[in-house]
Amino acid sequence: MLEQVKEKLQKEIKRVLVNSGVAAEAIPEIGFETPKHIKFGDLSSNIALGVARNLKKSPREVAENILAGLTLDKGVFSKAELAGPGFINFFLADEYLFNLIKKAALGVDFYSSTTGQGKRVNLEFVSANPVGPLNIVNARAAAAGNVIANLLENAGFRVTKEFYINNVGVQTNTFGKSISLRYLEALGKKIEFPADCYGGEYVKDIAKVIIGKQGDRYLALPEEERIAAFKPVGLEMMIEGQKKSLKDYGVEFDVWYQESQLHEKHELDKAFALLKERGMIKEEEGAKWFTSTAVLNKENKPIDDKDRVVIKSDGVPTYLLPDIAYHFNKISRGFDNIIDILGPDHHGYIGRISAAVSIGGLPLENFRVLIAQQVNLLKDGKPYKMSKRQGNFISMDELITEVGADAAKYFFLRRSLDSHLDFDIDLAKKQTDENPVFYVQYAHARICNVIEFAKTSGIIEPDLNAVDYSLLKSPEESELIRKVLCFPDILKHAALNYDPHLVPKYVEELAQLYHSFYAKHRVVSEDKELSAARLALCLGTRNVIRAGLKILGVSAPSKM
RNA sequence: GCGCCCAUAGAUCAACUGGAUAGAUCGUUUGACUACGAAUCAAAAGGCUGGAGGUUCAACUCCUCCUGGGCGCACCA
Repeated sequence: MLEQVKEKLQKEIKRVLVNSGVAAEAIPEIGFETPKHIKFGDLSSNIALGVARNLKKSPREVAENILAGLTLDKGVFSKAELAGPGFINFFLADEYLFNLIKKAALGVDFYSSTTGQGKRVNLEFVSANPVGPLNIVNARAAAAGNVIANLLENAGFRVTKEFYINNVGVQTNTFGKSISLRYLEALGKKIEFPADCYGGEYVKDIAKVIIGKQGDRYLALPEEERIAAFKPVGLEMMIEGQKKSLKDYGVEFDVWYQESQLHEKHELDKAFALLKERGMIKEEEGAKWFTSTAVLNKENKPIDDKDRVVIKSDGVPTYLLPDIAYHFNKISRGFDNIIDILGPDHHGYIGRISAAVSIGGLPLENFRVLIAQQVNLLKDGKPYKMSKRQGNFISMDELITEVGADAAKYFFLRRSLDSHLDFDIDLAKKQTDENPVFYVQYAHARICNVIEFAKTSGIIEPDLNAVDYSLLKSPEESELIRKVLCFPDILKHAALNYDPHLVPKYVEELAQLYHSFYAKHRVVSEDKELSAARLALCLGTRNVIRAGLKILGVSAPSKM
């Protein structure tokens, strides 16, 4: 929407500058921002400040020259004026605003874009090891990944949401061993439970399930065989459990990719062969190393700080090789962009995997790793230490039953993904005004109620095409209209920067403006014309709040 | 020791990637329900943006150093 307006204006300003003798190359990119204050207009440009230096004129003088030469489309802008140190502020014409709010009221999709041009994006997130239930950080990553996917879809990308299952490796053996020990214990044997095994209660539960189905028939087997028998059973149960947790949470994946698939298709060998073919393998001290430091970024600096062993001197691959193979696999599936959301303990991992992806043929700028930072749980405002041993570990399932999926997601999404998050369990549980998710949902429910009231009282049946929008001229109405119309820009910006937290912030601001408008102006009144106009504004606001919450994966109830 | 993230109101966080008077929410104080939902609204108080320099018309934002937190730096996964 506003996008086209900006583009036209950019060209127009550029034309004026060139006419006044500025070399086209000397003109920086002409950007606009929406000012904080309405008195500064709807769009503001600092272009005069940018070129003033080269022209050896004062910024205000340059701005005046631009304004003098500018012809504005009267259907879009009402005026443009010089302000402050040299800003040029543009004010949108009422006609233009009213036309947009009409679209919003009618429920027309005015907020999606085609920026992504149908490019395919692979977004991998959560990817928890299948040796335990999902935890709080997984819940955060799940919420964020889901929204990033929605945002990218809205921006015209095609997104594949993918979950990688590490069902091979040392930790899966440890898991099998842990089950085996709990199995013996449950059958009355004395055991020593090592610290490096998985001590959670859920392991005991798995052992009990096995006993329930199969009894004590594994008692007689040697430990190796018992572990081999229990491992796949346990993994399967965990994977199913994780899938269920995510489903309850409202997050669905398109692809569940198992590490074992890579092994079956010999993709580790192929990946190694490719690295070798590209001259990225060296042999030292009996081990085979991926020379990741040889891969340089745009500034010609290595993107990894040391080379990495991919095959140990005993001939066994390290964990890195399957991960490289997996990324090669993603590339081979033809994605234009690959995004990984990793946990906070994996940021040291970005360099090596970026290097590998680059060797695999994907340009570095098309690969992005996002870090879902750690979550500190608080209870009554005090740190709530999580310890598996003490049994006060909080899983994602417990979180959902405790605070509800909507509130949990909303809390995670309010903060930018890469900053540490304090999650106050008691606050999230409160169904009061202290909880921002209800603030937004309440606004939505309130609008629904107003619309319902208007309908049942039979006062108005607005024909949205015939409504006289010019009746909406109070400051509250004007601000609300403008906020509704920001929606496309917010979504696009959030999508391109992988920044979900802008959306909660936006819907909160929108809800606030609505509440403010509602408190001051009566929607349904004797004045039919005015009622119709205000009702249209309500519809537009409701549609946007609803769309915003949908992108966030949070419900928009019409009654609370 | 090296690298990454962070430090903004009493608390939790924003600030459109360098713009105009640094904004919300909670908490505190004071007002507002005899018509559409008070889970709401209106208003007040609260800041040397951790510290010191630098870059320029302009710095919370970029550069250097310092302080104080979190997390990484394996032939572990």
